[in-house]
Amino acid sequence: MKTKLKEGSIRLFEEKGFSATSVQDIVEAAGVTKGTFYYYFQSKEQLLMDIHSDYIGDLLMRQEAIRQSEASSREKITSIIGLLIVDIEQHGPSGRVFFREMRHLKQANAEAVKRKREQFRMNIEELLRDGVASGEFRRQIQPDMAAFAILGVTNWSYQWFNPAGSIPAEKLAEIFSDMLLNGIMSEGGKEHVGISNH
Amino acid sequence: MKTKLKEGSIRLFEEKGFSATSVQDIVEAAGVTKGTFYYYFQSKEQLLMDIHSDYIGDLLMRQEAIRQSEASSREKITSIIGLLIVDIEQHGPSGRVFFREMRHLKQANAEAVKRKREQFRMNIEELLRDGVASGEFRRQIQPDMAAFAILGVTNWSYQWFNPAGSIPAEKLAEIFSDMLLNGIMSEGGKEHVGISNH
DNA sequence: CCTCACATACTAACTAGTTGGTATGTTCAG
DNA sequence: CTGAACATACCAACTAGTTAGTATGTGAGG
Repeated sequence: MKTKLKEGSIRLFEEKGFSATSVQDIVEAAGVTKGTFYYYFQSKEQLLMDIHSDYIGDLLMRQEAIRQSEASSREKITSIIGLLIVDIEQHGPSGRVFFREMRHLKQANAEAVKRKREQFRMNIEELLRDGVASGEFRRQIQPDMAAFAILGVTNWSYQWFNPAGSIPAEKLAEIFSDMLLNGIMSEGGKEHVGISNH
Repeated sequence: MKTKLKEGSIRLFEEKGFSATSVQDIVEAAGVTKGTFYYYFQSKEQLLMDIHSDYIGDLLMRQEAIRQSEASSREKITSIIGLLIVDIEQHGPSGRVFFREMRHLKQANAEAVKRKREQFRMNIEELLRDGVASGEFRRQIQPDMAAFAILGVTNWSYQWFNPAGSIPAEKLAEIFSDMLLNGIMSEGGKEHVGISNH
């Protein structure tokens, strides 16, 4: 029943938002009453924290496996992009709740989640730094900003990508990896562009 | 007073979310009473629609100016990235409300906003198609997915970028333009990567 | 110059319903 | 007969929205 309450609430939070979803809505969707809800969860906020913890904990674990694998920086970055995009298929609703409803966590919980979120980002940053140091990536790349760019492309996909549509998640991951790694410009145009220093 | 109510509510919606912000909160922040609120706005939802219309309307207008300018596809794409990033400085809160609270608009309003949002995206897609056709951009680029990538990088910036921090908005726009146009990989590594067809 | 009709920009008090949370049961398996 | 897993009934606080009324301005006819 705990799982049913949690999974049902994810769908409701995604559709209506955390505040607009009442505990009554959640227990009705699960076919129980409020007594049951407060037997399993201390508060509505505690349930939201559970959802956040599950989501970011799982991603960090899977990112760690990629980090510790034997692969080039490029391959690791590509794997992380794949991890995030393919994850939409299974955890799209959780992700959307994660991105949108964090401000409804109380401060202590919000900080714990924020730290894990930042750890995920810093791990990408580190991979990028390694790749720049080894010459695999361009010298001009700023690892911190590049990490934000990668997370932007992938996280934004949660807002629009439909894994049941015409493009499979694996294909989208390839498209985005290619675009981020190789850029949009054709070879002829490249030398004209770059970061200016004025 | 109408402006004060609107601008105050944007800040509250950003901090607490639309549903968690009561009309009472809004009028207290503006120093008036609820009667005044309902004198200027038909409903709480109508106020949210106003915020959405203002935001997307302004962006579409400024995008149109870029589209109609005489410039290369690359320059136009760079300008649009700049438009969105520099906009964070002035309309960060509006943008965050726009991205997060659209599901609280009633259907008719949501559809109107969605159409304008899609128009903005399709305009980028068109610029990308032009660039691919003219050879300015790589043949392999898929304009629709590339548009989502660009919007991902820029829109995500609303979540983390602080224009008052050490990196000015104009600089960030340059960094992101460079990264999206030229990619992350160094020249030596490029030929190994690409979209496979298996 | 005055005043009457009307408009603008509000306020205080209210309604009808919903909220998260709690205190107190009841049921049934081990 | 115990305790885990639920249900019932309730509350104080809060919700969006409404109502009737009012202070201040404004413009035109006499």
